[in-house]
Amino acid sequence: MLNAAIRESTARAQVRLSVVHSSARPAGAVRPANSCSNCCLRDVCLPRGLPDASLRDVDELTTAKRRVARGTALYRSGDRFEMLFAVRSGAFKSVGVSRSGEEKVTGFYLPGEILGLDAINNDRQNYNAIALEDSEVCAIPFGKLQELALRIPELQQQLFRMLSRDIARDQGLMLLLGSMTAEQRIAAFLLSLSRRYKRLGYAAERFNLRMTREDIGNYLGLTLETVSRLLSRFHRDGLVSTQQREIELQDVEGLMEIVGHW
Amino acid sequence: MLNAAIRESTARAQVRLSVVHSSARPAGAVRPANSCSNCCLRDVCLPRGLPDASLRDVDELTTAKRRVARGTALYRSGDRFEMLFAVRSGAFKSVGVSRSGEEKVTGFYLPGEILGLDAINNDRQNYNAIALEDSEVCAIPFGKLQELALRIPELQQQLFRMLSRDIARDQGLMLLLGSMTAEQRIAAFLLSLSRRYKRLGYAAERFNLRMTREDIGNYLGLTLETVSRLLSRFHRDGLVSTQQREIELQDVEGLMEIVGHW
DNA sequence: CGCCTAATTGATTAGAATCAAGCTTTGTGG
DNA sequence: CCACAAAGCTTGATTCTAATCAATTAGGCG
Repeated sequence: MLNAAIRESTARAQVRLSVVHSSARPAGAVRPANSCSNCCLRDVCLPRGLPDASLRDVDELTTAKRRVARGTALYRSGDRFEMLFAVRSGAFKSVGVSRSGEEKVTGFYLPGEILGLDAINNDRQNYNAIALEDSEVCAIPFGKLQELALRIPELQQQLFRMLSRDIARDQGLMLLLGSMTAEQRIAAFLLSLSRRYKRLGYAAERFNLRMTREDIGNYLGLTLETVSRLLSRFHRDGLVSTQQREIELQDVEGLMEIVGHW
Repeated sequence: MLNAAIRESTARAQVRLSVVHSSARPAGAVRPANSCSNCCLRDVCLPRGLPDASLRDVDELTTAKRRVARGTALYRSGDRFEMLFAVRSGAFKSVGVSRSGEEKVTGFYLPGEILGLDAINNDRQNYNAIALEDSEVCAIPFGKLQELALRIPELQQQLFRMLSRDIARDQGLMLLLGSMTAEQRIAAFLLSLSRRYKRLGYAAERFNLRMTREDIGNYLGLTLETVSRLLSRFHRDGLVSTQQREIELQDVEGLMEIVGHW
């Protein structure tokens, strides 16, 4: 019966994929409108915490939208850095590519999250940003944003917060990569995704992994075989239920116990 | 003869340690004065790139200095976040402590580098900042800094840059932890320290590792035994020369080759 | 001078990578 | 709309890197 439910949900997602604007959101959520002011992501995205008056100013910065088809790049490493991008719908991965062609996934980005913050420092993009599904982003010219931040203290503060949060998140991942077993990494990864979906108003215990096992493994410093094996084991042990990329967390407590007390 | 030179340098460092103000700097470098304006770190630290007029304003923010004895904490996880700290002399490590008591080193901080940026987001410190040697920091009240940044565009920009650089640096480490062998990690670590010392005007090829093998291992996701073994191997292979914590990089090219083409 | 911490080195083990084969799902073109 | 190809996933057997366990040695500090 779980499988049936999952299959149904997968089917729904597929249908919606064909119409970019109505991205795979749970029933009840409204699709993002054309400006921050009435975007349903306004409380988790850039304009978070801004007074209404300032919101208008931000609206004007973020009028440029861009659609990115699944598998294609929003930007590439080496591109001139001029814009930040807020994910409006869909999902992205950020990938470093070495000269020898090896790839390393450095992060995943869900709606309301900002791409490009790491590039502010050196005015070139450091990574490729690849859409994991048909997606849409708001392009935010950084120069103008910076000017605006001088006039709107709350905006400046929000920018500092977002940058700081990225640092904290990366440090969390370092912790994970540097001192956890494969089992702990997978559990921590699932819990982290769960929290982020919850923040967006999605179900925390059932969601779609928008990335392949290979992407997950690459991100976590594991091989795709190890990821697959451990997801199977978690399934056997009743911690989760997986059907391809649909996953249901059945024992959140158990997963937290595996991660341990970090 | 290398050993003799190294021993001499160790001895010098020790003597200087007893007098905090004249921290272990190479001959020729001037000790930091009491304000940013004439601090020898001004071009690598917070005031980097500020016009002279604005420098005065920053001077007033950064008058509070604090000495931290080796092994003691500048701040602890859970402390209220109110200040950023710029390292004036000495060195720090940032350590996460889990409820179960395990420790994880998340970063090392040299003179001119800023501690606490990750805490802006949640107004509590996330880590313990521990001095690796007798050190001195400038305390910078973040609230006031933020106000000042609204008036000085260059300062705002510099703050964005510093935050962004921290993100980029952490992502570099993630890459390292997630996809490099022990050998590559050590080589990358040594090269990274070398670059940072060079930036400060120290010798790039010979410096003092201010941290224990255990700290290095913890930071790199390795055991202290592995760190020790690999340093020994590098020594045997003529890549480096080590004498306790003094290290000389004898074949930078070779080390870069080990790291590969990231 | 002696104790305690840090570092080195060796032997053994364990966890995840690699190599390999087969299966499922998804997407495409006839 | 079906068939087939490609991509993604699962599972098993084997190998290898780094962890763990253990024993010394070297240095730094009181």
